[in-house]
This record gives sequence, structure tokens and C-alpha cells, in this order.
Amino acid sequence: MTPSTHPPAHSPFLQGLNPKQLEAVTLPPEPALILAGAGSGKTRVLTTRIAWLIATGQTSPLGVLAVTFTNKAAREMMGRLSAMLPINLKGMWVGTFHGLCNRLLRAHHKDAALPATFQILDSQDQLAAIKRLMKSVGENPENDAQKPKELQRFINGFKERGMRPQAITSADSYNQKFIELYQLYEDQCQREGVVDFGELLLRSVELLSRNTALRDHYRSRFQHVLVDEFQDTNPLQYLWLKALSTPETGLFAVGDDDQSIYAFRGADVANMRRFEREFAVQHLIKLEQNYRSHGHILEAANQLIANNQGRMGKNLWTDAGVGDPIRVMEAPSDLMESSFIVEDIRALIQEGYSRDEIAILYRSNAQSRVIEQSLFNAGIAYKVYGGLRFFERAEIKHALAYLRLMENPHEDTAFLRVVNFPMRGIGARSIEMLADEAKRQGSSLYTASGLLDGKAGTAIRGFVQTIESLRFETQGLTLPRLVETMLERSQLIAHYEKDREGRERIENLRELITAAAAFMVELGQPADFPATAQADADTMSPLAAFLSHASLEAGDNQAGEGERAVQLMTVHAAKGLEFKAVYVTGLEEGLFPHQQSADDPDGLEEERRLMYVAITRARERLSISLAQTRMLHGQTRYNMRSRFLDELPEGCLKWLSPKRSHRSVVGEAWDTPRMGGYSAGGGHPPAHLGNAGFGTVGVARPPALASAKGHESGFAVGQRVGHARFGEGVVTGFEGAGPDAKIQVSFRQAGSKWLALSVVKLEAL
DNA sequence: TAATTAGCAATTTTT
DNA sequence: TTGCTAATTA
Repeated sequence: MTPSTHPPAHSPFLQGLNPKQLEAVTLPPEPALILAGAGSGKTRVLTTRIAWLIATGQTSPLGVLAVTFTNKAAREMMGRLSAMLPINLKGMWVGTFHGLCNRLLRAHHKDAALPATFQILDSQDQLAAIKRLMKSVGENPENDAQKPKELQRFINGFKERGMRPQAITSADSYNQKFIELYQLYEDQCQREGVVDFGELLLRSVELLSRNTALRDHYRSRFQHVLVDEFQDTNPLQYLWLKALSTPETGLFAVGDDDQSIYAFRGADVANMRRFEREFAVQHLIKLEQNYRSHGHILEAANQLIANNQGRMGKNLWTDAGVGDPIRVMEAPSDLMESSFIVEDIRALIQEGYSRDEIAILYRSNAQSRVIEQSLFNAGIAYKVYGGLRFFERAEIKHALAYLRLMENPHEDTAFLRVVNFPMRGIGARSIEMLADEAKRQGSSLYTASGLLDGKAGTAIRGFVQTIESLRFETQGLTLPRLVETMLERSQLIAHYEKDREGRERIENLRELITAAAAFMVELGQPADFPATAQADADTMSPLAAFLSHASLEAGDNQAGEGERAVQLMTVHAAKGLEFKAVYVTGLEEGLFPHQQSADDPDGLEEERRLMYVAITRARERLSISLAQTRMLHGQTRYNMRSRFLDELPEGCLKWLSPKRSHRSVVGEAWDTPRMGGYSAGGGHPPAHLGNAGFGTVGVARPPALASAKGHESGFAVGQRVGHARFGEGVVTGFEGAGPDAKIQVSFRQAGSKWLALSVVKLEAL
């Protein structure tokens, strides 16, 4: 199709788009890959294209499939669309991969070999199911507690690649046992009528490839398939997209290979190249104009990411000015790093910055503690993102388990969760007997309870009776009333009332009623619609929908007071957000880039992308900091300056502390010997930036320093050493003095270890 | 059955 | 150091 044959570009939505954005929005319905840099108006392009396609009559709302990763992004898209289009968006397929798969599988549950009431396991539930499985096959005893988590990773890893147990060859895995357990896990899920997250996708892909009539139905319906954050898709999601599209589908993928930071959970940037190749993409458009950050910030981001190999290639630019330089601060300790940041934030607030326009980013959650402490002491409101979410709380999961059993009594995970919670005298012994019976019958625990005699049977049947009568009593009730009745009859609230630490839990349980009411509004159902009734054959009952919602959207996860608060989060959590002022902390080797990623080139590139994401969050003011010493796992660590700092262009930086010419705190054995290293033992501590305006915060105890000559032990940081048991390694630090002195060695095989110098026998290599 | 203690690991995380 | 889980004890 040539540009002249597809509809002209007049539409009110198109105003204000830059030429590249306009080109992307109005592309013909052919496979297209939009490389959308940070802050380049990605979401706007995506939503405007949908609006334009519909408004110009090229497709109907039902002809569009738009998929994202998070519910938040999906809601954002919906919000923008409804602002642009005066149409009913209800029937539109806009959502997350998992949400849309759920929708598909509910509509075709028979073809997918699932019960209508199938339940979704979140990661917690999945792990519980795996533990139970391992126990049932006698797989648990002396094995370490990591095993279930390992198996979970194993299963999810293969599902993410679209592989069933049968598809795994010995080349894929050395562990035959895991393959068997994977199969048993699948059997168990099937028996109970539950699906995990990966299964939602995999089942959908298999359904579509098996049932060609169904596949063709959806293929002809969805003339346009739009994908957000394409760089984060895993191979299975790629297969899903492939299953839903033909060469005629307007497959419109938007992503940024430089912002791919989820490889650890299966994302594969290679999907971008694969898409380009397999779909013979003729339209590759780069959105490089950035509307977010000042020049210095972008320049630094560009220079940093240029160190990665195999990029698709992209350079952000702005027509805003260069702005302030990036401020860099090397503090003597993590404590002083945070007090520097807090002092700086105080000044920003004075200047008129709103607290919620300020973010502090870190590589790992453990770093937040010190920062929180400083903010707390300074009396600055802050909000930490991360941690338990609403639907993940124990009391909420308990309540949901009751609801799930009302829907699908054969879900043993839910059954076991609440069969004796609150306590009703059903102990481990009774449950064991029940499990044996269920195994004999090949049935669910719920079914088996009818066959169990003796005291155990009576007690368990009492529980089953509770569920049954609950189901009976709540007929015709609205969702909030149903939840309320469940809380009453299950005695959950009564149980927590007896607990003197149960107040918050009760509040949360009451909040669940509110959440149910809010959910009805979201559904657009009348408030008096019965919870277990279906509006039509293709629609889930409010209760079923609510349970899906609870599994697929765990809710908010912020803690902290108030609205206008300084935002604390990991760099991962910051993706997609922007702030006027950003502090990126902990630019230290071993932390950022993280130790576990540093040895592997791919891992290192992902860390670099992470830093790229961090930098590009800032609009006006970016500060980067590091600490020479950091308390980690109860021990003081001496870290080198991150290599990423040295990859930033000097011209964009302003050092607030004296910049060291070398990266190591503890001497230069690493580099070529040079004069001026800090001397060991009796020497003075490094000139700890007392001149940077926060010299009063206290002086850190000087680290046990080693000079170019080395530590008192005769070893030096960076030196290669050998150990009889651990093999070859590199000295990475020292701690303490005299008989307590310890040496840190990073062994090639055994990893990093702290060893007592008085004991350990190391050989210099 | 609850409560205490010991042991142990320790990026990043959405669905 | 912390935070979690499993094991042990009252």
C-alpha cells in the first residue's frame, strides 16, 4: 500500500505531533516497529494511532487489539482513548497480555480444556502449589528450602519460552527430576482447575494454534494489533502476537531496546530484531526527540548507552537548552551520601520544588533504609514504593481463598489455606489423612472430605459445610454484600479481633468490601447486580471477575505518609515515570552494576540500560552519588566507583566532591601504580569532601586502607590470589586490623568471601 | 498450638 | 544487619 492510498492525515488528533510521530501514527496497516526513546511521546503515538484509525473509519473499535504489560499502562491508554473518542470502549481489547488471555480463555474455556470457574494462581499461590506437590511426592525432606523456588523458576522459564515438559530435551536441562515435577505440577493444576501466569499465555497460544477456526476468527477481527513496551516481551508473548496476526494485520510494535531491563524474568530484546526479520518490517521509525530532559542529561544518557553493543541505534535530542550540569557526589559513607541528598532536597524544596517531583532511585531495595532514616530525621515526607501489595496480604489472601472455594471448591491451594484458618481443630494429622484419601480417589480435597470417616472427617466436613452454606446464603447478593457475608461466616474478622496485632488486618479486610464496591463501578454494572449472575454467556459474573482482578492486579504497593512526598523506589520501578529532580544513588561497583551481573557481558549491558533508564527519568536536575563505604549484610564494604560514572561525559558533570583520578578507594594495585595513593595503616583517611557543604555530618571511621604497596597483609586490592579450596580469585577488600583483620576475595567459582587473615592461607598469583 | 529460637540467604518484579 | 522460614520448645 502506498501512502497515497491510505486515508489522509487530517484529523484533529494529529495536531502538535512532530514529523516522526505523525509518520508513525499514520503508517499504513503493515508491520511496523517504532523505536521510541525515553520521553519521546510513545504513549501518545500509540493512543493517537488508535484514535486516528477509528476516527478515519479504517477500523472499528472492535478491530483493535492493544496490549501492554501493566494494568497501569492499560488504564492510561484507556483513559486517553476515552478522552479522544466519543465511543464506548467497553468491548475493546485493550489490556495486559495476561488480562486479555484471561478474557480469551474464559470465553473459550471448553476449547481450552478448562473449567468455567478456573482460578488464577499468582506467584505466591504457585509457590505454595509447588511446595505441596513436592511434599506429596516425598521430594522435600533433607533438600534445601530453595528447591521449590528453583522449580518455580524452572517451570516459569520454560513456559515463558512456550515449552511443555515433553518439549524439554536433555540439551535444555540436566535435571530430569525437574522435568518430571514440571509434568506433575501441570497435572495438579489441571486437576484443580487453576492456571498460573505463564499458563494463561501458553494455554492461549496453544488454543489458537490448535483451533484454526477460532484463530481465524480473531485474526480477521483484529485488523490492528498494537504492542507497547515491545522490548520487554518474552518469547511466549511473541508467539501469542504471531498467533493473532497475519501478513495483513497492522502489527504496530512500540519499544526501546535501550530500556530493556527485564531479562531476568524472561524478556528478550532479541524479539525486536526477530520481529523485524520475521515480519519483514518495512517501517522502522525512530522517535528521538525528547520532550522531557535538559540537554546535559540527554547527552550523558546517550554517551553511556553508546557503550552497549548490538543496539538498534538511537540518539536522543532536545531543543530545550543544556540545563544544569549533572551533579556528582562521592561521599565517605552511605550515611553521608544520604544526608547529602537530604540536605540537597531541603534546598530544592526551599526553591519551590514540590516533594512529589523529587525521586531518589537505587539499584536494590536494601538501600532505601539509610535514606529513609535521613529523610525521617529531617522531617521530610517520603513514600517508598515496593513491598506487599493489597491483594498479596495474608489476611486478604485468606479472604480470597474463601471466595475462590465458593467459585471452584476443587482448588486445593485455597482449601488448604483456610481449612483450618481460623482454627477449627483440623490439625496436620487430619489434613494428612484427607490428602491420602484424595490421592487414592484422584480427587480434590473437597471431594475427598465426604469419604473420610472418624473425627477428622467430621471436622473437615464442618468446614465444607461452611463453604456450601456460604454459597447458598449469598445467592442474589451484590458483590460487596457477598464479601461482607463471607467475612462474617468465615469468622476471619472475629479471629483478628482476638489478636492484639490484628487491627490493621481487620481494616484491610473491611477495605476488601470497599474494593468490591469500587470494582462494581469499574465494571460498569449496576450496583445491585448479583455477584454470581452472568449478564450474558460471554461475560464473567462479578465474583469471577473480581477474583481474576485480584490475581491479575495486586494493587498499590506504596507505603508512607501523605500525598506530597519524596518518591523512593528502585530504578526498575521508576521505568516509565519522570521527575523534575532525580537522585541516582549507589554508583558503586558491585552494587550498580550489581555483583551478579558484572561478570557476564549481557548482564553488564542490562545494568547499563538500567542506568540509562535512571538518568532519563530526570527532567531538570539530576544528581548522581556514591559512597566509599557501605553497610551491607551487616558488614562494611569498600566499593570502587562505578564504571558507569566514568562512561559519562565529563563536560556534563559537576563534581561536588573532589574527583579521584582512580576508581579504587583502597589503592591502585588495580591500575598502573601511581603516586598519591592513600597510605596504609597509620595514614590519614582520604580527603573526605569536607569542603562540599556538609562537613558537619560526622566523620566516618577511616577504612583500613591499602596503598599501592598493598595492605598490611601483603595483599592488595585487585591482586589475584589462589586458595586451596576456593581456587582462583581477586582481592576486593579488607576490613579490620590486627588479629581481626579480614580479607575479601571474589573467587571465580565460589563467589565472594570474607576470610580471616589470621587463618586463611592465600597464595599470591 | 503458640511462641520462641536457630539458621540462612541476601538484585531487579509484573502478571 | 535484616527478614524470612523451619525447627524446636513450653
